[in-house]
Amino acid sequence: MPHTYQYARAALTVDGVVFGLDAGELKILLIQRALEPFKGKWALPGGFVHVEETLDAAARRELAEETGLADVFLEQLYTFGAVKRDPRERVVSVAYYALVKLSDHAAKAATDAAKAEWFPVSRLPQLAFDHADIVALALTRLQGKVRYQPIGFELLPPKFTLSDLQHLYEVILGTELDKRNFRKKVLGFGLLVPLNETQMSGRHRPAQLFRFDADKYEKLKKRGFNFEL
Amino acid sequence: MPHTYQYARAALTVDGVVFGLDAGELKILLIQRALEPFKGKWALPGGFVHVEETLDAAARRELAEETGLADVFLEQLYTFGAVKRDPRERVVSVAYYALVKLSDHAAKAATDAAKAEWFPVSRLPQLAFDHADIVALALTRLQGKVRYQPIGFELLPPKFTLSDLQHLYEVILGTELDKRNFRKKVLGFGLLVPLNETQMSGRHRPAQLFRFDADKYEKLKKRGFNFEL
DNA sequence: TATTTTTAGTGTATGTATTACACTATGTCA
DNA sequence: TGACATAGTGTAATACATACACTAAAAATA
Repeated sequence: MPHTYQYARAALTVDGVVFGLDAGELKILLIQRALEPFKGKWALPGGFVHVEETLDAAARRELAEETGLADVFLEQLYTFGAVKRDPRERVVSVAYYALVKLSDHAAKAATDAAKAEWFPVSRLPQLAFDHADIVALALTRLQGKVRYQPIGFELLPPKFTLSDLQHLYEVILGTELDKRNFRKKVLGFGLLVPLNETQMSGRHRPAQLFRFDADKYEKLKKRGFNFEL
Repeated sequence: MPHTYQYARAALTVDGVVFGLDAGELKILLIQRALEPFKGKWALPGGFVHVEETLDAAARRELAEETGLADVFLEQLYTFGAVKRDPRERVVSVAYYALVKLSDHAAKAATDAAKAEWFPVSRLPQLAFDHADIVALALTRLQGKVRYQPIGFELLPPKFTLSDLQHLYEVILGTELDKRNFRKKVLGFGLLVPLNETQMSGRHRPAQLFRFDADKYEKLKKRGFNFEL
């Protein structure tokens, strides 16, 4: 090669699209930026990857630092490498998405330093950098994945009713589902364990509570079982 | 924060898992390393990302440089960020997978400088770095994606028979498919255009040639059509 | 030129899964 | 005790998936 190439020793960041179900709406958690660039704008929680840290670890650490969340479902989404996505210098971002049970989080959010807020995915503010693209991709991924993997349960509390579950799917997929057909199908998988409890929620008939049997799912999966819608 | 963190200004590479169909087998293209580390070992084609270049562009450039391939189907796969995946220093690799029509490539491969060779996915040599993990993930992704997106055609020449197509799916999925049911289903989509040509291939009945109607697929997709197996 | 070889090409019946659809049950509150 | 709100339940019609075996067309050879 006749001349020296300028290889990217790029600044590497992780960003997280954190989904939560709140008041029957699908929301994501955003942080208001304290510094330039995009000072005052809302952005995904995230930050620089440390030298002796895997990408997954960095994503978990940033989530914990900025939002107080730990032990959440977290999966790599896509890596964004447009040249000018950060106006300062070349920054490549490995995007993750996370699913959290809002019941867990409610308390912690308050104690955190950074200004974090939940926004409905349908009404997001303007976002910093290319974060709107990242959110859009995360939403598409979530909609795709929820159809063939039982990840929806990560958004619900450990005990939930079938109505809760159905509403979750309706919100994520943006469609209405038939109650009887939905119940028939999900109960047919044999992965929901009815508890000896009902949800008392005033002024109407109480509903049976269930939990998701994750162990059983893992076993079935090894034998080629496929969770489909 | 009490002390300075060491942020990763990581060396960034792209690596490509290039799939091709050759002699009825699914193969991937490997390069024999000329330099340490892993000198002499087989590895995925790839290299450093330049500063003023997107990740996709880097992946395409490396593919062109090392294998002579251009205009192939290319999609980001996953980003690998284990701390010691390169023994020299921290190197994060954005992995891609590519699907190529071997007919296109056959000629070009010979003219290339680097020693490149096709290996059946079922009989790969030992690979450098964590490239075996990358290949494994790429294969899983391909198997998943081929079921609900018509990407298999990227591995076939522009004109192909239904038997070609069926064998392709059988090889990728590792299952046998019923000929009549397979034909019924793929013809049912209305995306295969019969040509006024047959494939003459000695000693037996010639087969109808088809092409895949990519334009029609794009239109149908916008109207919510779903290609399924 | 008849026979063999090899792959191409075709239809139906059965079972399984999906859809559409409406009423009764059980609790709280006024 | 009646009104309200959500929970919970079954069936019939249709579409889809599966299993399955023979005939058709060309080339090669006897």
